[in-house]
Amino acid sequence: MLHAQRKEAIVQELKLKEVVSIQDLVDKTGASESTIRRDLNDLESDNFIKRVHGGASLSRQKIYEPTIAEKEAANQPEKYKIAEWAASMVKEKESIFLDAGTTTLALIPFLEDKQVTVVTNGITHVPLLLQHNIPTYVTGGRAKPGTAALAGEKAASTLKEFRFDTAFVGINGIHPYYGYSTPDPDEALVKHTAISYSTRAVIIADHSKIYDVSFANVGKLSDAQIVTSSYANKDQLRKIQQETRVKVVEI
Amino acid sequence: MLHAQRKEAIVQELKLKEVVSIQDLVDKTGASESTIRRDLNDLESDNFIKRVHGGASLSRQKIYEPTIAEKEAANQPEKYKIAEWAASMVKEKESIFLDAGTTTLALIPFLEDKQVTVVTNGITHVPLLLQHNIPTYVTGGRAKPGTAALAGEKAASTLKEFRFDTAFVGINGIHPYYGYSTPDPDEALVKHTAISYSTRAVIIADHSKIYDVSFANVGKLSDAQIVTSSYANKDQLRKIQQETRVKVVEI
DNA sequence: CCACTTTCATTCAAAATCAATCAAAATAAA
DNA sequence: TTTATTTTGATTGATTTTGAATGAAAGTGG
Repeated sequence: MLHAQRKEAIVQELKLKEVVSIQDLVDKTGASESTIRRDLNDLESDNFIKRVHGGASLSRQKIYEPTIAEKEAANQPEKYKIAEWAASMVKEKESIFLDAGTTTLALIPFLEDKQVTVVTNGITHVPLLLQHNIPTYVTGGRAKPGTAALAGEKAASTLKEFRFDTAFVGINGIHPYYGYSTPDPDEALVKHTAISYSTRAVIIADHSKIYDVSFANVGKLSDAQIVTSSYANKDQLRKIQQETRVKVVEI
Repeated sequence: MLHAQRKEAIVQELKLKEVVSIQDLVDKTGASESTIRRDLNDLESDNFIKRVHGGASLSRQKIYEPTIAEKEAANQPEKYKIAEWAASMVKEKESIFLDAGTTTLALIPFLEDKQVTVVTNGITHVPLLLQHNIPTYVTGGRAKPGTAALAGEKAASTLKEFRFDTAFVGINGIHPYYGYSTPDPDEALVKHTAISYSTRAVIIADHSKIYDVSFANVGKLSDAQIVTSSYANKDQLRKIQQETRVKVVEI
C-alpha cells in the first residue's frame, strides 16, 4: 500500500469513526505499528487529526479542510524554510499583518508561542490561526473568488485602523526597476496599505518571484525588506540588494 | 476501548441522562472503577462535567456554546427546511447580510441564482458563498475562537458601511419578555447592528430556541420577523406572535 | 450517638503505549 | 548496473495508562 494511499485511508477511517486505535489501523492497512505511528504524527503536524493515547481522533476544528494534496504541496521545503526564518524575526507580543497566500500561511505554526496578535486578509488563514491560539482580527472587504483573499478599497480602509510592528506580505514580482508587483490591483492596494502602516515590512517570496514583473505595482523595493531562498540567482540578488535588505535562507 | 473514546462515551451518556453513577459507567465502558474515577476528574477539571458523590452530572453553565460539530448534527432537516423558506423571501439583486452560524450556512445554496450580494461575518461562509458564485463581502473584526465568527465593536462598525435589503440573523434565545439573546455579547452587538441597518430583518431559529434565554440581549422581538418550524410549541408561538411576525415552516 | 456501607483519593505494580534507534527493504538517482 | 535516499518494521527502554488494594472520608439507618 502506498504511503499517500495509507494516509488517505486513515483519514477516511477517522471520518467514519471519530476515534480509531492504532491496532485497528494496523489491521486495516497491513502496515506495521511503527509506520502507522509515523503516519499519525505526520497527519497531526499537518492538522488533519489529533493524536490521543492509543490512537487518533478527528481534529476538533474542521472548519476549513484543504485536500491532502493542497497541504502536501504547501509544505514545500522552500516555503517552509522561508517561513521559519521570517517567523524568527518576530518578537514577543508584536502586532502582525499576515497577507493572504500560501507562503504566509506556512508562517502561522511558527508564531504560536510568541503571543502575537495577527490581522489578516486571508480567509483561509483564520481557522489555522485560531487553531494555534493566536488572537486574530480580519480586515473587511470583498472576497476574491478563487483565493478567498479580502481585497479592494474596503479592505485597505479597514486596515488603516491598525498599526503593525511587522507586516508579512506575499508578492508575485520583485524587480529592481519595477519594484514589487502583483496581478490584481485590488490586492496591490491592500499590500501597499499594509506596508505603509507597519514599522517593518517583510516581503516573503520564493525564488521564482525574483526579477518577475506583474500587472499592478505595490511599491518600490526600499519600502520593505525581502526574505527569499538560496535557490535565487546570485547576480539578480546582488542587484536587488543594492536597493533593500535581503535575507537569503539556505535550503 | 480507547481513552478518548471512553471520555466521549461518558459525556455522551451524561447528555442523555443528566446524571450518571460510576457503576453505570463501569458497566457501560468495561473499564475499572479507578479508571472511570480518573476520567471523571479529568473531565471535571476541563469543565465538561461536574462531579457529584457517586457519579457525575452535566455542568450546566449559562454561557455554554455547543461545538460546530454538535450544532451540525442537531436538527438537520429542520434547519434545511427553514433555510429554504427563508431564501424564498429574497428577491433578485437584493443586498443581504448573512450572520455567522450553521442555519444561515444552510441558506447559501438557495441563494445561488438570485444575483444577490452578500455581506457576512462568518468566516466559514465565505468559501461556500464563492463556490456558489455569490459576490461576497466580509465584515472586519475579531475572529472568535471555535466558531470563527467575526464579532465585537470593529465588526459592528464595518457593518455600518453597508445597507441591507434583508438581514438573516441566527439567535440562541427568543423570549416574549427578554427578546432575542445570544451567549456572546460581542456577537450580540453585531447582530443588533445588522438588524438595525437592514430594511427587513429575519431571525432564523429552529424550535429549540423558542422561549430560551441567553446571556446577551440582541433586541426586542418587534425588531425582526422570525422564521421557525412547526416543531415549536403552539402556545409559546402564539405569545410571540403577539409581538412580531412569525413564519412557521411545516416539516 | 453509633455501627455499617458506600464512595473517595492515594499508592503501587502490571500492562499498554510511546519515542528513538537501527538495520533491512524499497525507491530514486547516478 | 551501482550508489544514495527514503521508507519500513523490529527492538529498545522510557512514559503513560490501568486495575487492584488500602485506609480515610462521606453518607445511611438505627
